[in-house]
Formats: sequence, structure tokens, C-alpha cells
Amino acid sequence: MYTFADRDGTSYTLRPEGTASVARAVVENGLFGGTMPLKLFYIINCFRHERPQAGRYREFYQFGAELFGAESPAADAELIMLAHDFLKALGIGNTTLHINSIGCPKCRPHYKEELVKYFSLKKERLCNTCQSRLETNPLRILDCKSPICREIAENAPKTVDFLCDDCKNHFEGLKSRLKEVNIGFQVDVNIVRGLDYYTRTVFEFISTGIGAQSTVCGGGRYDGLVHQIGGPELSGIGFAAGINRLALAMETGSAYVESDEGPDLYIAAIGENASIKAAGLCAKLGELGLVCETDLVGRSLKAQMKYANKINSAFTLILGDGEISSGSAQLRNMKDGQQTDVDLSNAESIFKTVKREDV
RNA sequence: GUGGGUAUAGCUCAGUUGGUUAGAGCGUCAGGUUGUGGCCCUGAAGGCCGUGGGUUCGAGUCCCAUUACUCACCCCA
Repeated sequence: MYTFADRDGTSYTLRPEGTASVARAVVENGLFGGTMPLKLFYIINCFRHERPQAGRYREFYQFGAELFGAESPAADAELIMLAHDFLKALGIGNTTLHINSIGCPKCRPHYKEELVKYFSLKKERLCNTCQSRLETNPLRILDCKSPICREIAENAPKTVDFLCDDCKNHFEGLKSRLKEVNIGFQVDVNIVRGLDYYTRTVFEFISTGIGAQSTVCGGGRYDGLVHQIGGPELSGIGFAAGINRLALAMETGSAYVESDEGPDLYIAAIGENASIKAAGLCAKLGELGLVCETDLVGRSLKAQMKYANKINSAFTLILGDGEISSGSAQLRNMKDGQQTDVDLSNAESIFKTVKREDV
């Protein structure tokens, strides 16, 4: 985490994620006393003092949703559906949903024991980092990237085999609801998530092609958290998605389309008089709702036409001394090159002509 | 925190075993006759070669340091 002292020597820490803050807000503002379930969302910036790499910045933005006061697997299913629909709406394809259950304080300690027992027997073959993980965070060995560790982990005891009856039923309830709404998933016993406060359901949407940081959205149930930070017993489940990483996934997929929209009208003005008139006409048409531009750098007509083409203007109006005295000018459709006469004193009709033909 | 890679024009990049005024493509700007874009042609502008040391007659090129960027490890909330 980013921790530093200010001028008074007071220690500050920048938030690394959102869930704990939301839980704190629920406790501090007594939201647990209201109607349940409680559904919240947030969009925040967060900071982590890790070395940046693809899909990971030291400052990043996170979107998240939390649901409090519902223990039923129906809540887990609803939240996963929300995340699923959210990704779909953004056009992010190529994601797979991985789910797992890591049990509760009743059954997890037993599992952890068995896991440490298993890995300790093969300690010699584990990579260096995993040997130390055996002490600090044995669950993490399960998603080590080293091929040897991965091979060893394949036969490791699985969380789902150690679930108590309540947890087992809960997990089954979630799976049948996901099937009911046709959301594809795979049970991935290696999804563990990092924090101790997680209970039962954990899940990740994983995307391919965006680098090593491939989890595009992740979350889980944290039934003990609110109580742990001083609130009442209140169950909770949520997910969060890094907005920068979502953008990355949108770019590598085909979801991201750059807009090449130009203004509705460019007024090519020849000479000082015309330039003044053009500015006035621009303002008038702008008030009517037309996106309108004119020359600001004193270019020749030809150069102005080139410019109008480059900025992808839908129409160009050619304005010189002759047009000003006659009161009418040529309006050119840049798509097909067709030109029509328009009445300069009637901004309304210019507006209509541009709008009608600009379909 | 650890390791690798990169740094040259606005952008993407060339630049030989160290050798004279550092290049290309794209972009920008201006022209290609008198008031009309896209294609094409011509020309111009634009570089402390990331920064600071060192080696050398001579450094974009070699060495050291430093900074930034980047990828991976780590971590993953």
C-alpha cells in the first residue's frame, strides 16, 4: 500500500480497493438498520505500490457493486449475473467465468491443514517463492505459474471436497441458478482470492490477450467482514472491476470503435469581410444546434477545402464577397460533391438543408 | 521489492566493425495559375540521438551512472 507521512507527521494510507471502505461506510452510517438487502455501487480511484505492468497502474479506477444482508445463493447468482451483463454490455467477449467455494470459518481451517500437509511432503520440488508461500499464504500455491508447482497442485486437496454441508448446499444452489440463466462457468478450484475475509463463493471473469493481468472482474462473498470491522453480523457479497483493464480488454477485442465524426458544416471564407460574416453565421447556426466551424488561420480557399475534408465535415459553405452582396451561397455536400444554393439571410433554412441531407 | 527490454523528428522506426552536413514513412505547413476537398506530384519546417559522466583524434554507436517508459516476477484487495 501507499503509506506516507504528511507535514505533521500524520500517517496516511491511500485506499487499495473499495470493499473495505464500503463496509466501513455501512457500519459508520448505520445502513445495516435499513431495508435489506442493501445494494450499493461505487466508482473510485485506488492506489497500490506495485511495479506497473500491462493492465496494472499505481493509480487505477475501480467500479464495484456490493450486496449486503442476503445469505442465500440467489444473491451470489444475482451479483454474478450483474457482472456478466455488465461485461456483455461493454462488448467484452472472450471472458470465461471461473467460480469456486472456499468454505467458511467452520470448514476452511481443516482444509488449510490438509493443504499444508500435502505441499509439505513435496516441499523440495516447489519453487522458491512457493516454499515461502507455504508459511505465509499456502492457498496461493494453487495458482502459481511455475509448471512444476502447477503439476503438483493438480493433485492437491480441493476446497470443494472439504466443504461442510451448509457450504456445499450453498455452492450447489449457486451452480443450479447459473445454469438456469444460461451463464457458462467452470469450477476452478485454484481460484482462491487473497483475503482472509472471503467466505464461500469466489469468482473471476478472466479475459485472454491483455497480458499477465488477465482478471477483468473479480469478487466473492465476505460474510465475516462487517462484523470484523465493528459492525453487526451482516453477510455481504460483491465484485469489482478495474476500469483501465476493462478499457484494455475493449481495445484488444473489437468493442472499441474510434469515432470519426466531424462537424456538420465548415464555412470556407475568402477575405476579411467574409471571415467576419462567417463568424456571425457560425454563431447563429450554432445556436440552432449545428456543429459549425470556420477558418481561423487565414488559409486559401483550396487549403480550406482540404481542411474541411480532413476534419470530416459533412457540408461546406463557400463564402466570398460575391456571395455576401448577392445574399446567396453554395452549400457543398462533402460526401457526393453536390452543391445547392442557400439563402444567407435565412439561417433556419441552412440548418434544415444540412440536417435533412446529413443522414 | 527482483529481473529483462527500450529511449533518435509530432507519430512509427532505420542508422553498418565508432568517421565528415543524423535518415525514411506517416503527419504538419505551403505550392502544382485566375474561387472548390479526397488521388497524385513538388517543396519546406521540424532533432542537445532521454540526462550526466567516461574512453577516444573523433561517440547516436563503446563503458558507467541516472531518470523515464515497458514487459515479466512478486503481490493480487
